[in-house]
Amino acid sequence: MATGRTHRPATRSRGIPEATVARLPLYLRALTALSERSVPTVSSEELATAAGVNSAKLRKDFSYLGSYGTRGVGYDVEYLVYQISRELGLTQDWPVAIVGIGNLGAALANYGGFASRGFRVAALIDADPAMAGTPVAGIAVQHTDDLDRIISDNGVSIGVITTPPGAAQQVCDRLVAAGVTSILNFAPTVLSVPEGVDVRKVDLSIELQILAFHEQRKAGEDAPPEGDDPEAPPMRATPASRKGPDGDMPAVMPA
Amino acid sequence: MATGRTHRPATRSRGIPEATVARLPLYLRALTALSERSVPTVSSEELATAAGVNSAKLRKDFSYLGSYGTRGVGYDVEYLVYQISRELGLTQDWPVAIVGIGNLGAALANYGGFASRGFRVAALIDADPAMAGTPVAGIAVQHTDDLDRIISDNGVSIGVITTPPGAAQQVCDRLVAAGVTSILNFAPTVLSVPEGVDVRKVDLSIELQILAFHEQRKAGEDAPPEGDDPEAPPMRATPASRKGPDGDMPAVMPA
DNA sequence: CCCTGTGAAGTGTTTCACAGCA
DNA sequence: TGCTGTGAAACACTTCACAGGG
Repeated sequence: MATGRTHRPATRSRGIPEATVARLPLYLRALTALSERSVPTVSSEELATAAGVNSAKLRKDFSYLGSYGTRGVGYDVEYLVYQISRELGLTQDWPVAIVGIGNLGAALANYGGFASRGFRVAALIDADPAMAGTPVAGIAVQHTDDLDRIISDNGVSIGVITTPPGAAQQVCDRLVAAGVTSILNFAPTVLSVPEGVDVRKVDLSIELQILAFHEQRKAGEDAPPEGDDPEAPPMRATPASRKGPDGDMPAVMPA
Repeated sequence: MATGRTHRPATRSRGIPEATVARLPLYLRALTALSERSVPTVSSEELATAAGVNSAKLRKDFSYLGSYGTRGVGYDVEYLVYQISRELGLTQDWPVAIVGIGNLGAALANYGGFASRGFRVAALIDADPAMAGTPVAGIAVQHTDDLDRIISDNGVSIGVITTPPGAAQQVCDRLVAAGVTSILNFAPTVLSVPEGVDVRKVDLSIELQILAFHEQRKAGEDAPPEGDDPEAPPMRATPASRKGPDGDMPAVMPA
């Protein structure tokens, strides 16, 4: 899921729909796999299956990039890999800084797929002085005090925040002040950033909650959200007339 | 972002839009923070700001749950916390199993926010025999051979996959066979699952690529995706007439 | 004849703007 | 009067279905 809109009204001719952009990496991955197997061409149907989408959507997506296929044949794998890479800006190098080297930060630093295409872990930053100098994934951790310099020196424009939630906004502000304009936030916090800065968030607990929502419905088929637990239902203020659709609740608070 | 649609055509009266469901956890988090500060009521405007959305959207979202507010006043914090928790199925306990205890799996096992609301790490599973018995985050890692039994014994219906990509589909199949019906996939792979099973994916490299796309456009303002790098542009097969919208490419492949 | 590229229709989501209740 | 709840308009995204080129 994404946050931080800051994009043009998309009324621009060269505007690629956001939903399409979000799928390009998926196509690219599937294409890369085909490329490694030296498959020369692929049809929209095959590629769509490999990417987990339907072929009409894939063709429509590609149509925003241009007419890169050959009717009656399909798409040239290498050519498409190049075009999508270029469109995504992966033909250039993106130095990334990870701030907050705890369990998660370290895991990301070690994550191979990170460097997969164009991305390079340029710096690891942590607020704990004791960590300074410690190598994680072969890179020495640096102290937050030097954040500004580190960002500038390495030309970092993409920052990854893996700090505790309480520190996230502050770190974010410092990153932005230092010149970062794209942030990937793993902390469970809503970040506020100035116009022009993009923020995307990855939130484990949100994903789990969404799964729980659907899971719950599977269990109680046809008896949707039922407040079936005998737990104490809280309530306050002056709620006189409530009209929950049906799965209403016990009306008055005990405690 | 999510994959694995398997939901009703949403033509059901009690159907809450998927986009709304995805935001409920956000509202819940903001409400929980207010609750901890003992704030009794909140307006759609305030809550929307705290959750990082606009108030019209928030009110529309809440309208799908029922009429839980009070005109002229706002929403009762405790009451809303309860209603949203119930709607998301968080008033019950969800045992979760994490498969693949590498850097990321261990980080997730240690992640506090995991147990935040209703979720409990019930089991850690890994294919490495050497890891069996090792405690991670206070829980002994168990071997994949016992996956079936572990899932059944603990009544796990939500599984988290943090294995290398090559093992993901196989692990997924086994989880599903053992009774898991919701999967959170961190492996960069497209999982195929039977009808009725939900899959959501979290993919670091996809998020970075999306950021890179926008980042690139910021740099070259008004000169969108320009293939400005002198790099070797690959091409194959028999591409005679290409018509990329404009950011076309050098036409013939060197290597 | 096969498979791409794309208008047009269909569906879902967001935003607007205001009626209506506390 | 202030703020919720919601039709209706605007917008975004997906799917259909088929024209048209190789």
